[in-house]
Amino acid sequence: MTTIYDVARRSGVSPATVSRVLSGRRNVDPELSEKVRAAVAELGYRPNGVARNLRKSSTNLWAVVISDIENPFFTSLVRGLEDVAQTEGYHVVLCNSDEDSAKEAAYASAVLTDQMAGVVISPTSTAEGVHLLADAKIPMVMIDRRVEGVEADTVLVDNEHGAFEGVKHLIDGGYRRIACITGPRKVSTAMDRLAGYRSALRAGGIRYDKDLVRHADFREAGGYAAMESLLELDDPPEALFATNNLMTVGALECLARKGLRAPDDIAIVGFDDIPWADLVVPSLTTVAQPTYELGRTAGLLLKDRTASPGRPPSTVTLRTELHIRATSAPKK
Amino acid sequence: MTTIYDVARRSGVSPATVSRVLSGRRNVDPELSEKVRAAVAELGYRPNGVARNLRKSSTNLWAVVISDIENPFFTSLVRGLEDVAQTEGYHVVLCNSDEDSAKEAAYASAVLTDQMAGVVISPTSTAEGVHLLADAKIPMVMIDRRVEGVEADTVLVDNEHGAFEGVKHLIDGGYRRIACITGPRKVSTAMDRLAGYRSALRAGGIRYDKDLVRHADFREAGGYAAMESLLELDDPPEALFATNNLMTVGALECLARKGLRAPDDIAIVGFDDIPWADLVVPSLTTVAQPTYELGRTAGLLLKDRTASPGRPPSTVTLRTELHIRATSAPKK
DNA sequence: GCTGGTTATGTCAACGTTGACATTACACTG
DNA sequence: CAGTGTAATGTCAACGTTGACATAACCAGC
Repeated sequence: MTTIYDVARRSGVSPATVSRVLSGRRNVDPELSEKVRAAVAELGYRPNGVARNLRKSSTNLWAVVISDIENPFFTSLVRGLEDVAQTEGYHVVLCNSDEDSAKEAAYASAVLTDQMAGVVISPTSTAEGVHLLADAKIPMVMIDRRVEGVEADTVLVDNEHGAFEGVKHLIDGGYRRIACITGPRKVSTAMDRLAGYRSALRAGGIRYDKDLVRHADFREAGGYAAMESLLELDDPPEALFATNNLMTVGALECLARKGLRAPDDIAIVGFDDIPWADLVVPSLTTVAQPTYELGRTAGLLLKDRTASPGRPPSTVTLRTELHIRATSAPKK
Repeated sequence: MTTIYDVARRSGVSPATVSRVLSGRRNVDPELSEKVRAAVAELGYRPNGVARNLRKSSTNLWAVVISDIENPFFTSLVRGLEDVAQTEGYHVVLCNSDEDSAKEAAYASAVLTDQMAGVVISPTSTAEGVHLLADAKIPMVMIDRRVEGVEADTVLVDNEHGAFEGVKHLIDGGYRRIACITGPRKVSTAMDRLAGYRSALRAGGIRYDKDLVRHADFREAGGYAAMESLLELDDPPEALFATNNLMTVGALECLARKGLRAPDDIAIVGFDDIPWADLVVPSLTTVAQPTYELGRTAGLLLKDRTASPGRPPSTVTLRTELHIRATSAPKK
């Protein structure tokens, strides 16, 4: 492997000068600079990033710790992050935690060991990894979920308001027995969206009925099971608000299996858009999250945090957008 | 930062012994080993991965260079790769090339500079980055597309056979004027799938009509435009075979816009499955690729290549699977 | 009790880079 | 012309780890 010493020898200067030329510092005689460049080209020299990282004790890696890249919510978010990373000269290391605290912690540990420059993380319910990283004072941006007691930059969406709008839309359509399938009690987004559901009911003068609420796991199978159990009620709901994309899909599958159709048998609003929501017939009404923007914002915060480590943590809350499509058509 | 020297001092041994304990080598007195472990715990010592990388001149990073993580084909593939990486102790660096040779080359360059341990790459049409990496003899696995003149491990699907099956299925359903929207002429997958289309026609005794073939760009907008132009023919096709997921979606959108329905107005078979193909009404018939398996296989090959660098390059070809759903129902 | 072999531990250099500091050269000022 | 300041370049150590090698300690065999 050719090193900076080889280049130095070849061009008759010291390694420090080569370093100066390559890192584009001033204070180098143009003539020498030219010689160095020539030597670099002749030898096909390529700086060793690892050595540089050691010397500077920092890398150009950002970790993004999410539950599953196959969930379109995260796919788009990661893309937003990667675009910022690319322009800022970072690389993105993909970490699927599968909502498993142990995996999250393992990745957090790797972030420290490999001296990554920053982390964007969607915390699992116990947030083990988050605490590890917070203690280590690694630049970190939390996305999607809040974690009590951790001071760090955070990017959220206005879950409560989004849920409120979605449920209000159903109420405006004449529905009153509205069920809600939400996520685990420990997860802030699940509770925030449930709160939005409740305040929409209240605003619409509808009594909250806990029998119409299910806490599932934010996964497809959970949505399916919750829907099934709602349909078994003596007086089944006439509308459904599901608080994430996978559970919505699960609920839809359950309905399809039972031969029920939206919105005639049950109206549906899902939280979180789905890439093909428009192509489904009937097309699916959703409370869309600005997922790409979420990732992009996280990237910008991370960059900013690195530039000014002292600045107090900030929380950015982005707006959701109600996409009204066919599954929430007004009651006939 | 605490280093291996601090641990050595604290436990009264040499740094080398600490290193031996931590890397789990034998030949260390259990008593000393215990002391070292205690010191590690007390000091909260964590090895510096960057220093280790420099010393060993290799990292634990795999790059995956794909055109776009938002394409579900790649999403699932990346997930398959990441799962292997996780069990083998590697991390995956995500690189979106957007089919842009310059970006591909930039990422390839970063792979070399940062001394990554291997690359999984879906080559762009000029394959600039691939050549760079091949010359550098970095462990590399090409996926999805072949590149002429580059000797490297490759994972493909049986494109021609998959296309053959999909088109044969349409012919068996009684369709004869079957259009094909495929990708750029330079891309092997586009040509292989077109070849499968042609041989299915031949086998069915149908004359090949080049007016029914469109070369688009493998993107949604391209599929839309191609569909539009096919519908403008004096004698429009009665069935469509589209050679990737995004162009299929584009074609579906075009049909929806014009108020046309599958399969009554035009039957459809798409190459490449879509996560919600089942939920679309009418559900979409596809030639499904084993995308997760593709990524997983690439990971296994990469691991194997690292273990035995000398072994001759191998090509693994995986089978597609025809998922017959509603859009290809037999002609009435 | 000496020799040779085996095992456990320590010493030290090297991985390739960069920044602090030292040195040199040169120009400008009074 | 001596003295001072500035700019360009070189020297050298350090980032933290690990493996090659050296050394020390111990045991077995004759």
